Amino acid sequence: MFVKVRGPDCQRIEIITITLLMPVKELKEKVGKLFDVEPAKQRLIYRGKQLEDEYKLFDYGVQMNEVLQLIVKQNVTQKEEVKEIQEPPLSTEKRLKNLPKVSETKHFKVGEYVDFVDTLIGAWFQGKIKNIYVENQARFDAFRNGIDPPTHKNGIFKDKSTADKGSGTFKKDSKEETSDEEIYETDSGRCSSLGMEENGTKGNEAAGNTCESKGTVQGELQDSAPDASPEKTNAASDTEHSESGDSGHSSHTSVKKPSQRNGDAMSKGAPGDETKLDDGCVYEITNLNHVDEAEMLSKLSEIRPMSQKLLKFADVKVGQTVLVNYNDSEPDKLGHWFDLKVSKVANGRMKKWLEGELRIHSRSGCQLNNVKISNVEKIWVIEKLELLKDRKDFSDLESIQKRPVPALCDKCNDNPLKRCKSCSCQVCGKKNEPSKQIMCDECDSPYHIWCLTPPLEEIPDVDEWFCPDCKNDENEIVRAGHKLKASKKKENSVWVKSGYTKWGKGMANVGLSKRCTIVPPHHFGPIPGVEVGTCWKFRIQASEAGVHRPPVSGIHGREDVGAFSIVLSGGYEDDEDFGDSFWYTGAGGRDLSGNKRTSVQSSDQLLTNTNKALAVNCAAPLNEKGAKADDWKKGKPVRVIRSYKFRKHSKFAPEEGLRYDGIYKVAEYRPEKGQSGFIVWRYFLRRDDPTPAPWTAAGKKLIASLGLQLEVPENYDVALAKKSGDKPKKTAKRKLSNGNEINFFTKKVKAEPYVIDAKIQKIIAKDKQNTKLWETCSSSLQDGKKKYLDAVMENFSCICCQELLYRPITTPCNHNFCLDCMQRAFKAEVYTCPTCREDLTKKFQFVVNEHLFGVLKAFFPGYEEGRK
DNA sequence: CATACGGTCCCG
DNA sequence: CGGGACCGTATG
Repeated sequence: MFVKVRGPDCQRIEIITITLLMPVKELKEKVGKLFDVEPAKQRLIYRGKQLEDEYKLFDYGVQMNEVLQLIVKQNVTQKEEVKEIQEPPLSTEKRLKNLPKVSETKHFKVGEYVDFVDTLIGAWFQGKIKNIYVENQARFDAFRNGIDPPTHKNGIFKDKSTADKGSGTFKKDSKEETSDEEIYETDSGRCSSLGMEENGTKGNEAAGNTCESKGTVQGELQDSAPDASPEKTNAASDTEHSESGDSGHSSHTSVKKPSQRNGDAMSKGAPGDETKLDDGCVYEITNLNHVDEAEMLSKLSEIRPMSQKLLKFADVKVGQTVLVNYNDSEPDKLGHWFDLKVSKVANGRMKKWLEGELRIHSRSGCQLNNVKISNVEKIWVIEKLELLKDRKDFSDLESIQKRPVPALCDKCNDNPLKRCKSCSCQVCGKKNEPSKQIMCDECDSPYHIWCLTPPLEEIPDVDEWFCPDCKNDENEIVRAGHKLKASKKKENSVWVKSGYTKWGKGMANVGLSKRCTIVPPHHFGPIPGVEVGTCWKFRIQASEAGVHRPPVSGIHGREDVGAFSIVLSGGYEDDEDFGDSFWYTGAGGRDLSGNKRTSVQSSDQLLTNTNKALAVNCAAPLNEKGAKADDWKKGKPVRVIRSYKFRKHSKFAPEEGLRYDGIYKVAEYRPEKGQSGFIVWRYFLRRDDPTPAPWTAAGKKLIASLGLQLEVPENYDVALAKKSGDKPKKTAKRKLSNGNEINFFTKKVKAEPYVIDAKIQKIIAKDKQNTKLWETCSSSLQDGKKKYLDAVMENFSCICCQELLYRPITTPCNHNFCLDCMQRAFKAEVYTCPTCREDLTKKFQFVVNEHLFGVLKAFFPGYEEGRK
């Protein structure tokens, strides 16, 4: 399997082949070579999580084809390289229960309304302080006794208290390095352990949130007083709120769309690149906007007095930091509230907007540069963090101006009265008692504890909890994995990825979203598992299937070995089709300047490159003047695809999309003067495939019985495509005797149930360890052979390499892995089952499950060729 | 680096 | 609407 890595410039994307058991370290080495960044300076971000060296990609649930963001660390200190792993943080409940409460701190008191950061979104929300817990008594005392927040010097925090009182008091909790006294360090791991937990209902942090545990982090403050000093009335100083530390480079990191709101472990606990103000307290805050959201927990740096002063657009000055509304995906719609450091005030007659650095206030600290804010109706002054006694009291709800925020759930629009299974209890849909709703650590869906079967008395005190659908029951594991894939693919689709927005949104320029690995790219003959008659909507899908790899080129081949596949797609006027045989035209002889892909013939074609490759297939010595095979069947096999575009020249071409028509062989080839007047190379191919051709009655029957239907890319929205101009599918109408027309495509094709060969059935029966899985597959038998084989592939893929099991090992816990993958795991001293984590012990003997292997070889003949 | 029978946008 | 311009991509 492979992933994409996006470079620090947010432009370049490289594909890297990985396995799930590959250590992050190894990936970094590969990335290092490609991007020329030494591993120590790399930060690899995956779904908001920073990948740490000591883990494997599996631990982060890295999925096929997903994008990792590479960030280059600016100043790598020794410490960062030799960071230690801290103990996993305690759960919120456990911590809070034993902490002393106070009614007020220097800056805030219980019951008052404040602005606070939801670090999942990185935006400011309005909320009310519900409780204040003293988490670090020493620090709390220090603050209360007037030892103020650390002052900054030359842009770097210096912690006075550390110097004054010695580090002993603080060392207990934070593994601070006292050697480097110029740098004030916070304990971000700890800070994060008390970080956001959605709905506050989760028992614990997921154990998998490995990036929690990073040692100390150096903080840096930008010069607080902006040069372009704001007016006096404007308190928008950043004095107390650090700007992004990783200046410049963190810009595009892990910016979550405000609309997305799934757990983001990076913001929960990635090593902060910014200094956190810390008064030793944890503020428990109720969200004013989303009443049903349970309490949020914030540190001092994540709350501030509520912005209540509006700023006129005309009064906004460059250099000032203000609170603005920003919607990442739909700029015209209501978004969340972020801090913007203004770099440009555009006050046109027609349009007004602000430009600047938008601060995404997640704990990883990052910002977006040159962000345009078009929603400038309301701009709020950012309130300075002043002492409680020195500022306005915000305890009166009636006097508070509320800022609108988008609904969290677009299904129910956050209507508290509406039942919604999208955002609330998966069983009853009711929104009551959010604190009694437990969230699944896999899919993040909430459940009332009493709606579960059997019901739970209390929120269980466990590290991880999985809902019935995701539960890691050993019999359910494959289904669970299945669900995981499906749910995560949504945001993984090529249609959503930002990298593909430059040129349209369609299939013109998209890359592969999966890759055929079942056979190597230079494979002659059929692709195991791809039936004759398989149809795809786009060329790229034929490429993904491995049938015809080049995205544009009509011939896939190599001069020295021959051609593997060709596409008849009507681009060359000299093609002639007789179905069972055809004359095919070579490539070239065209002027492609101006970055074109096709053109008219404007010169003679040469017997080079792909033209030569195709000639090599012919069972006759290569000849510059052309050749004819004595025994054409001895030629090398060519996979042939016909495109709907070829319809204009051939009645054998499909109505829609591209169709795999089976194996042909080059019987003869010669140069000839084409219709254009220029020489073209012509190849005569003859069909040599045991499967009946798709246009024959037998072929049609077969296609129907297999249940083959036009395949469209995953996440390809047919409705959307139509909307944006895709011509509606031509429907063949048939006149009835009564004069009415019926559309005979409306009849849904029902596949003939697939009957497994008796010999194979016998072996399956012998594969006792996998009886459950085979039963699961059996339910797809009725949907035809294709569906059944799809199910087999799904159920018998290795979770390590994500490919069909090769030399499968079946564990005592009834999970399957490739021998190679297993050996690799053991070499890395992982002796647990990669699926259920059951201890297999060091002594576990690898015995290839020959029953299973035999069946797979029978179902996918030749698939093992590419794996040896 | 060159090559290529895709696919979409834009303009008349 | 249809045809021309031309984009990113996989492959040799």
